[in-house]
Amino acid sequence: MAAPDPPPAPQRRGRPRSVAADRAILAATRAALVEVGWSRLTMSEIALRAGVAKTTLYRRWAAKSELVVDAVAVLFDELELPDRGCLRADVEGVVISFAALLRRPETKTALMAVLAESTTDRALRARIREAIVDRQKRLVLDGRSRAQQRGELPPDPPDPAETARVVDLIFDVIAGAVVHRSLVSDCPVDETWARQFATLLLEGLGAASTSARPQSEQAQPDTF
Amino acid sequence: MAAPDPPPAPQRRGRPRSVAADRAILAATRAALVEVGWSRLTMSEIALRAGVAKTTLYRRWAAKSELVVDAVAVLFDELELPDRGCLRADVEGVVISFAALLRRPETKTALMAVLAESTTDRALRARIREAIVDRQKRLVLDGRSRAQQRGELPPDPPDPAETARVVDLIFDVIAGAVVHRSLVSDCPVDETWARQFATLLLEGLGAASTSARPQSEQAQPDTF
Amino acid sequence: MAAPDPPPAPQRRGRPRSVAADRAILAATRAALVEVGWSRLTMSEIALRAGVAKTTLYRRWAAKSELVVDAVAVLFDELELPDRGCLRADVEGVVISFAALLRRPETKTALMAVLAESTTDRALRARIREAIVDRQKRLVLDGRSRAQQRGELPPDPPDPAETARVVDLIFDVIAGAVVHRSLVSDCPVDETWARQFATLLLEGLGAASTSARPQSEQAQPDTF
Amino acid sequence: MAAPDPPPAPQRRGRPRSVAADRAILAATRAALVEVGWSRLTMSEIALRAGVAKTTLYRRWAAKSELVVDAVAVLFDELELPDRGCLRADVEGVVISFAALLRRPETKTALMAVLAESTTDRALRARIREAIVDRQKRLVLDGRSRAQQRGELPPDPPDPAETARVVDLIFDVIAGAVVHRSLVSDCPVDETWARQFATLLLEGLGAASTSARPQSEQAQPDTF
DNA sequence: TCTTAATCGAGACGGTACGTCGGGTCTTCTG
DNA sequence: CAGAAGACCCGACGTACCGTCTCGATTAAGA
Repeated sequence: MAAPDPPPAPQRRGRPRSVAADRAILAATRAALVEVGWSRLTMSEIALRAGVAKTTLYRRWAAKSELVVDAVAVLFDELELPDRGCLRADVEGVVISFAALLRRPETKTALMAVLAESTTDRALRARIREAIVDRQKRLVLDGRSRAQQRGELPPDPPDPAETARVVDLIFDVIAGAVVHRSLVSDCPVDETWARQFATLLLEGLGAASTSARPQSEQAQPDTF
Repeated sequence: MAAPDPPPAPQRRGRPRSVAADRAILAATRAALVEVGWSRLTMSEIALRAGVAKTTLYRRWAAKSELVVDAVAVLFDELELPDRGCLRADVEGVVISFAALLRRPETKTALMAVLAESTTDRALRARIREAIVDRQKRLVLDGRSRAQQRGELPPDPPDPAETARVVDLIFDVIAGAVVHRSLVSDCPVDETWARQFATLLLEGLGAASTSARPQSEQAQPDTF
Repeated sequence: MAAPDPPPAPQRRGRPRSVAADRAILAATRAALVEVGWSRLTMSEIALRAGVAKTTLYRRWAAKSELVVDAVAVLFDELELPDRGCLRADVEGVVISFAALLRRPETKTALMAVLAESTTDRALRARIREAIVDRQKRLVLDGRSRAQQRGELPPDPPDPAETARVVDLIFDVIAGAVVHRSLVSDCPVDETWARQFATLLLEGLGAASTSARPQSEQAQPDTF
Repeated sequence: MAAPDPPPAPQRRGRPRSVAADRAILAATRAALVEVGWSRLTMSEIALRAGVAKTTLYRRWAAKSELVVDAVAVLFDELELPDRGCLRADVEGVVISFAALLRRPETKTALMAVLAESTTDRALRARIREAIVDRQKRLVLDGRSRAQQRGELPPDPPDPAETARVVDLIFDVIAGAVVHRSLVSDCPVDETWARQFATLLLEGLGAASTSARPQSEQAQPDTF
């Protein structure tokens, strides 16, 4: 995430780059994103807000999208997964807090924008995965191992590749569902939806298809 | 989907708008999207390809994003859900064909681009939902009613709002997972992944977490 | 001046052209010229003001410049040369009234605009001469024949071509000087200037170069 | 004449403006004027010919008309007044050479066009006077002082304002007559016309009205 | 202490696309 | 048939950003 383009020879000659400028630029990028959105976000505007020349931006980032990736990556790292006692509660918790993050204008705008750019830019795709996406798989790993310790989930299969496949699947399902609900369907991710989604995730389509509250709350304890 | 901006008084004065131009513009938009992608897609280029003046574009669509929504909406309507005999097969089928659609450059690039724009544009958000997203819920409705007829899923709950909630949930989960896997995680949606995802969807996390093939294939028959 | 483009077959079939439209268009053209000037004068605006469709304009005039020529030509015909008793007074009178005409925004703007257009348009040049310029030579002819009757000027030379050359020369000098003073030098054509100009015209450079008022008023009768 | 818009602080920050670009733009403007005339003269075309971006044009000149004023101003500076021995010959000479200048397509087309624009633009009017018109008064001043040294004209009156009025008058008469003859009446300014005009200017209407050649040639030496 | 070299700010540069405007033509329905 | 309405193609407009470049002015580290 952190370091911009090349973390170069540990000490070059000449005037060193200003670290204050780096911070100012990233903060200015976030602020500008909130106010004007991606499509009206310009390098000149960022430079102006950061009190920095355009040259300084381009010396550090090759493109607007890379700058934005770095600027918002740190926000995603704020996600946490406190232990709520059972797998269902942990799922609901992460869904709610991820949705809250996606409600912030700078995150939702930046995320979709860089993803859009990434559809035609392999390097950017990799950078996004490194700086944003893959870092959040820690949440799945944490929740899963906790649930295994509680006996809510079976232990890892012998093949580690198989484990990775499962983790990836769960991550895509949770993140995808929340993003789609929030940004595509444009509907609120509230506690009701989180509960229903957790039921689907834990028990499958049949359980989620029956009337929601009473059964699922009964079903919850005895599922595991 | 079809009609652009105002579907006005059924017979206005003056020269009527050319329907041929409409068709040519949408086709040219798709063709240009394939060749140059979203970021290099220009209104002038579209007009040139369509054999149409730029003014004609702006008379019908207020922005490039709205034009692209209409241009690609029709592609999503090509999705079908042939009856494969059981719910699991239907799920796997729709996942595979949706992923195939998302591999086409004009769809993936256009979809993400307009979604990105839509994060700061309420009207565009509504247009996307109307023209693209909500129309595909038919796939969920079809598959669900088929599964109910087969006895694979319980009948609709008495409250129709509850049914709508469930349908929306399923749609967000399937569409979100496929989009996330394809465009964010940048991994292939192949038969293996589809099978694993279907297991998760039908039986929940516990089933999906155990080693994939044998158990799930055993589990499949006894679902119904 | 009078008729627009083709003074056609005295009675054609079908609906005859509206003469009211003609008048409305020319009036609208003059009004629009005053308000927005030539460069911002548009055919659409004229049509709108005249309550007429653009088609109707183009059916009658081939270009904006021709329309403007016709619209302002009538204004120049208002110039008159009342008999003020002597050649000097007649010259001063015509200078003053011509300058007054050139102060009106629609005349000065229109005249210079169509002249500018005419530098690259032979047909327009002819139309301007016919409709505006040559018609005003009557002023020179009148003043000259009056002065000849008074004995202030010698009679016409035997060769009529020679007479025409002299009339053209006088016309170019008077009209040119007033236009240049008004529109190029952008200085007022007041009584002082008119008197000085008349002295130059009647008596030549030497007389005009000496101090102005007293001498020239003495000099006037005896010419030296 | 020379400098474009703001002649600012003698050393500003940032990259200085390219003087080569200035020269290239003005030359390109003249060349384009010759080829396509004023009405088809576009900023893009000028920029293209000059090898310069459109932005560079707009950074220096607010409007096409101002650019053209600067571009053609230098051509008018080429006018000279060689000493031909007597006032009459000097007048005829300047008339002929001014008419030759007005026959060049770039000058006549540009001059009339910017004058037309200037009727509704006070600033442009001032710019034209500064850059083109007033600079040519030097010709009148030169010719007049030469004639005074020769004894062909009386010395300056005591009041300098009176001198200025006379110079302005003579300038308006000569320039106005030549422009009107050339561009409005659309007739050639040849030696015959020049001689006739000089007679009018030097001796007044009466002399010019009599049959031209013999008398005026006799009159020429003994007039002063 | 003096180079030396890379940074900084500012802003002009060549480009590309924008969205608008006006020109003139055409196609429709209404009088 | 003329007229109004207005859509059509065309091309220029002036603006906004892009990413690069040239300036003079800083700012360290190495000589």
